Amino acid sequence: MKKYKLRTDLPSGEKKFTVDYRAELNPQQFQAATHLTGPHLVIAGAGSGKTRTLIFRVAFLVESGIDPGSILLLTFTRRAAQEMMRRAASMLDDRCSRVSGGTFHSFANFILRKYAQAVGFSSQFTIVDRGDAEDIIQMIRTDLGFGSSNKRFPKKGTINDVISRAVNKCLPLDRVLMDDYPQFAAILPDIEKIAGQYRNYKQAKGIMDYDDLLIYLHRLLKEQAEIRKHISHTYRYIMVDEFQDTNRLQAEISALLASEHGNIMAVGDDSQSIYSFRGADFRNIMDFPSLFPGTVITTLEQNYRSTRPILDLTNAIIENAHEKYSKKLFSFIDGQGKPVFLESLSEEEQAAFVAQRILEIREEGVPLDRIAVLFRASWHANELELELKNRGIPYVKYGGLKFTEAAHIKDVLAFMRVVYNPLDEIAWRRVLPLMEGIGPTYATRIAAAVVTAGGELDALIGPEFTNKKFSENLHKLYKALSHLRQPGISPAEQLQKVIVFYTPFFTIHYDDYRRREDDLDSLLRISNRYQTLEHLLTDMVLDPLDGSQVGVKPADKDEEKLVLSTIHSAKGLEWHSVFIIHLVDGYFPSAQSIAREEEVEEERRLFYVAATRAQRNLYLLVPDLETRAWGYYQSYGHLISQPSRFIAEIKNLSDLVEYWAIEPEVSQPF
DNA sequence: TAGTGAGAGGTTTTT
DNA sequence: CCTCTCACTA
Repeated sequence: MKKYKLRTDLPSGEKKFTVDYRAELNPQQFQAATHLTGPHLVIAGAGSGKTRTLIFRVAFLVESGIDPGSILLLTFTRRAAQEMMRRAASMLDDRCSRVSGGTFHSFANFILRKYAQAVGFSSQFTIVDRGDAEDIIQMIRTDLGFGSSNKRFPKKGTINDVISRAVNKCLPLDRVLMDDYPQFAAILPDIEKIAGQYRNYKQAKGIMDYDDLLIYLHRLLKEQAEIRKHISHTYRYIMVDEFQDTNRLQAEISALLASEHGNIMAVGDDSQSIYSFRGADFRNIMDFPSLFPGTVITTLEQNYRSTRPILDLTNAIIENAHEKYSKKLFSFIDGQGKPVFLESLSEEEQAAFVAQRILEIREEGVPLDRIAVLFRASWHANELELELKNRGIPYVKYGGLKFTEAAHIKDVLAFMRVVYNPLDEIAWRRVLPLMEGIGPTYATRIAAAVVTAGGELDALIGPEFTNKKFSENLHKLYKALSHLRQPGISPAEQLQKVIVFYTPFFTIHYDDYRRREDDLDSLLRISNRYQTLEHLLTDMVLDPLDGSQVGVKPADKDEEKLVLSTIHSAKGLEWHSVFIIHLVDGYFPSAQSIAREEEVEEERRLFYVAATRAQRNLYLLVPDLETRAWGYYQSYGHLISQPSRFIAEIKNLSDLVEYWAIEPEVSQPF
């Protein structure tokens, strides 16, 4: 039978558009932005105006008369989605802010809150972060008696990682174990047992971890045809940003969402795939056309971000990638200086140089928040942070440990969690041992009593727990929590009361509580945004707070700050001047990636991502790090630090960079 | 059974 | 460097 598609969505020729798309966009961008139906793949090089194109497409769809509510924008962070919607709204009008957008995880949360029953969950499920997931696994592991006799049993983090990888790559556990953890292949049955119990535990307690959000959304769409059709008809125009960093499961979800109409646009760059540790596979982007027959492909190759000298270098970096990439970026922006290359600094010198140079750039009129220092791993910036503090240079740091993962924040949120869901055993086991006299054993016992009582707090003051050292505290806890559960108290008020209750325990528990105090205030300020406890708790997991939102006192909100960021967190952003520090083999690429070719390849792409963030100035710094690092270049007990292989492998480096050196014993070296 | 202190082992990146 | 484990004491 011949299938004939009615193209009712196309704009009629007469329609007046308020935005002049042809003038604002280059021909490729125009094609991408105004192509309405069918599968479309946009390969967008770094700085090629990818975000701009997406924003114009949102505007174009809306101007074409398409209901904004039927547009779904899946992005890598929620911030990115909000930013795009905001910009689209400012270009056109408020209709654009009715577009649905967010991460795969937040979208899954949104859908599952409605349809959880269809996959065997209550809509009241709790979402747990990685730390909580590991705690559950640990509990199960101890229950099963694994590990106490066998020294070579993987840690909770590793077990979680194996299970998660299997999920995200849609592979069986044994495959993941063989491929990534051959040393644990022998205990496959044990891990399978833990994985099974973990799954059951979560189901029984109404808990979902990050992966479950995707798993159950996928299952819902796959097994419930009616619901799938309904959802697919609701979201008739789907856009997926950063498609190179989606994993197999997310790709399948995308396909299911588009199953009724095939209107899906994927945007991405195969040379910027940096999330394989999370199961992402850049081949996803290559496979897109076969997943969606009839795909139109557009390639954006003109770079509007960086000067030519910077682009010459970044092209040279990616040139060494083993996989062939389909494009070569060009730029018409002239720039005076080549990227600066500075070798053989001590770590202190590196920090001093960065700080001093940043101040000079600011003198030239570049605001601090247009300057960034990028690094492979969060702790690489430690020395620099010290230097910045000494010099009084304000900065925000992105990446690394999240604010919400700090112990004292988790404590406070655990109180909130038991208020929301008294069956949340994991939260109880965090709250209870804060009290003197309660250790793991009693915490488990008391938590179990509450769960058995169906969540009745009366269990806390049961006869079992009277006349104990901790009875009085437990009674106070009971009173405080009962009070908090009364209806009509806002999350911020609840949090305020929790903090009052928590403070005496907090000051005993943490020697450094003074350093942590401010965080509680920050959390309190943030909680004001929320109407419901469910919302607050969900957001803390799905959108953990990071540098930008923490410790911002109203007074210094306007103060511009230097940006320190892991490269992963710098994705999609750009700065006038960029410093990449710690370009030393073993640090970047990181030592644990060196043994595997595909991981080294990913690290190179990571370096590429870092370097392509720069608009005008790029500084590459290679400090001399004698200590630390683990063994790769170890000889006679000393480590010889080598510049990153990604620098060393560039053949005509001397043509591409300007060499600088620190002049010793001169008061004004620059 | 809670709380402490020594020692060892693994060390990234994020929703 | 920081977290986890284990063993010891109260």
